[in-house]
Amino acid sequence: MSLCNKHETCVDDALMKADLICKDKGLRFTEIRRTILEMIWASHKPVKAYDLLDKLQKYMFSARPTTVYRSLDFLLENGLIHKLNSLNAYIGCTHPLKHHDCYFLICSNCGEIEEYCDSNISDTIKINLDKNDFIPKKTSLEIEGTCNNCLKN
Amino acid sequence: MSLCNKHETCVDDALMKADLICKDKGLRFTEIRRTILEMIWASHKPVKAYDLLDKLQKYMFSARPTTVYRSLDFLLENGLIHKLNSLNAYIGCTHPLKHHDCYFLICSNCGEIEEYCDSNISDTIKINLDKNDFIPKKTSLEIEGTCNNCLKN
DNA sequence: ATTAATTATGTAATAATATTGCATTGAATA
DNA sequence: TATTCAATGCAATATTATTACATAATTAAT
Repeated sequence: MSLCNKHETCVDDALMKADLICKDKGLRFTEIRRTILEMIWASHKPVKAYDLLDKLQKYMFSARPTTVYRSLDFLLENGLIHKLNSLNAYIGCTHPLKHHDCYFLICSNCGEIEEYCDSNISDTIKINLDKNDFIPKKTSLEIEGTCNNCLKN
Repeated sequence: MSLCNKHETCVDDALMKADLICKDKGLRFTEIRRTILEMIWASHKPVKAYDLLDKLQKYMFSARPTTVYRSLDFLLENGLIHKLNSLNAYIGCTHPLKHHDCYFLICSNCGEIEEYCDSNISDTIKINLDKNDFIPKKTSLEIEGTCNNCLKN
């Protein structure tokens, strides 16, 4: 499922983009925030808050739930990660520079997530909501199923 | 937002349909399950599990979290209610007889939910997933925004 | 009708997820 | 350098959900 061939590149890229964005917006990309983002990017699987906490506590004794949730809030607010509501888990955003509504394909076999930003879907939703006089602010679309990689194997 | 004019009818209707479905499928629509469904239908707003528990405990001393969650599981499995993942809350299904993927318009102003089953959206999603070789099993689409009723007022 | 099997409920404990409030520290800026 | 604002430390607690095992009720099999 994952389109990433060389995972190291992919993490580095995410951190670099985050640096850029924070610099640009005058945000403080502190060590904790950077570490949490890095941990989230360690895989293409959704990551749970308390798993992040466990990892963090390995070398940061003072880490508490708030430590993690505050960083998650910061990363969410600034479009660097997404929350998957159906899983209570978090995943890195692949295109934080151009942040817009994203959809998620969740493979229930391998656990990987594909971020899927399809303008056809966005447009269809938009058109139908217009008809219905509903002004959308935030869209969450999560589709659980079997990914192409798992289908092949 | 709510399309329901006379709410009593709407609750009765939901319970009647539930009766039918359970009879048809040979399921046991016990008093607890019926009560929970009725409580959920008491409004067109999403209902929280522990609010159901509080209500239930008013006249059922022995009610516990499991009491509620078991009924919720039953109702979810049999398509009588939906879970709104973005809110950790539950809402009745308006067409349990023909159960399929439903989408939700969540008004962040008045708190009401509109169940929105649009085949255009379903089709668009399906077509695009086909292109992507992804076999969907369960789709969750929740759109938060402002409803037409709140826009008018 | 009686027994066995299955399903539903009672009950306690605890796990998993997340937030609040207040004190302290550190960075930015006036 | 003093001030202000943002970030973190820390404890407590709120919210959401599950597990495990016992008992009761219903259904199915004999």
